[in-house]
Amino acid sequence: MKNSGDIKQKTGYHHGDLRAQLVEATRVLVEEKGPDHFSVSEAARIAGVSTAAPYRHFSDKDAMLLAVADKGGERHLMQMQSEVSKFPKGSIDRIIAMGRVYVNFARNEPGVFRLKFSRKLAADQQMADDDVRPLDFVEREVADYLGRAEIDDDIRKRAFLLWTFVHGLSFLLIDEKTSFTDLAVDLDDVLTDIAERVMR
Amino acid sequence: MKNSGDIKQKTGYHHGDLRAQLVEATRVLVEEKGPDHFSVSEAARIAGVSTAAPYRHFSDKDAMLLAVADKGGERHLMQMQSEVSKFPKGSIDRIIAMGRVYVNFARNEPGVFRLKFSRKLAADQQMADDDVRPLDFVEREVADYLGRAEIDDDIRKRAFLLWTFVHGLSFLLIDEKTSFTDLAVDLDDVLTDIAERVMR
DNA sequence: TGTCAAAGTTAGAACTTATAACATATGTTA
DNA sequence: TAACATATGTTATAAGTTCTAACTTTGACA
Repeated sequence: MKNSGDIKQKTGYHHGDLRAQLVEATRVLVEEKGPDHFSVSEAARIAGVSTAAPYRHFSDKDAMLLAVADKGGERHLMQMQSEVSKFPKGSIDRIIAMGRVYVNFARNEPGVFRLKFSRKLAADQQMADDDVRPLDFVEREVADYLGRAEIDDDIRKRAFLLWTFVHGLSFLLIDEKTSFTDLAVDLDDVLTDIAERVMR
Repeated sequence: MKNSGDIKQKTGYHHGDLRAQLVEATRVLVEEKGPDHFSVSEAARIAGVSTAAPYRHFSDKDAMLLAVADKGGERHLMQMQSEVSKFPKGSIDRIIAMGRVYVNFARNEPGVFRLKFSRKLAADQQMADDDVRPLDFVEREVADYLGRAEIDDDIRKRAFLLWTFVHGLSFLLIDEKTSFTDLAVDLDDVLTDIAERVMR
């Protein structure tokens, strides 16, 4: 895995780190203008290369968006794992923390979040083997909370309900169809409420 | 539901019903190719007019998509009202029916559903006065079920939870992130489950 | 050192959105 | 009924887009 922290400038004819910089430019544009109004040309301009250069690294426009979505997915999952690990295993706080990170990722990176779910990305196959799916992660936590080792249909159903809820909440918030000021609550209140309803 | 085959062809110089047909052509294209890959030119071709003609009726491409989203919203709400009215007032079946219609609308018209929520459409202002917002509708049903006249914070919270859930479920289904075959249940099972958890 | 493949370049085809200028039909009014 | 104003079509075109083709530069390595 490459380090994307230091962005190398284009020095001569060859860029050196174009792929990574295009992904980053795409990510920024997707956040600024939304996954629709993004253009390959503009990403190329930002990276300081010709409009044809991206096609050396990506088969087409959608492949660039897919790369951004994939990277966002990794970030999303890592944030969840990192935050959840702060709470004792088997506690309800871990369930709530998962939801908090999920929703806040959507609020912080609405463009990327929307992208991750805006089309049937054929990424599912790619990550089947080595990666942990978000839902697997939630199922593991639910099983731990309920003190069960095996992931059975009941565990799966509860995890699914939790996921569905935070997913819907994320979309309603970023689309500004609702806000917490409408209700007399904050995010943690709602997450606690739903966790209790689903887990009891 | 109509398809592009039913679209009336232009007879003389003036079309007669171009705006409506462009909206319909746009709807069909949005379903066929997704809200992204839709083009104004193609809608114009389907309606049998020049590529400039749509701009006599819509300020720009987004305005066409907005019209489709608005019309979809009306359809969505009407379907809910129609289905809900089949069940006795105050029964849990009405709550479940709402969710069923909501989710099935998304499954039947994923493009339009996605469109309705894919951007911050400035449509909210337009329908503030005369229209019934979906959430208002859910709140009314929840209040009826609980046998209360006034819509207080508790009602609002329960309606919000229900909406959030079916909204998330709709997106996960159309994005194929989940399916009922994954779980050992069907739509009504899940809706009943969640309605009970939220209403008790 | 010479060759090859990777990763840039420019040029251009085939689109697209959107506007401008022009044409024709329709409806209101003298 | 004639004439005008307006709505709603048209064609032409500018500017921007995706993506491919053909060419060029560069670095890696035998």
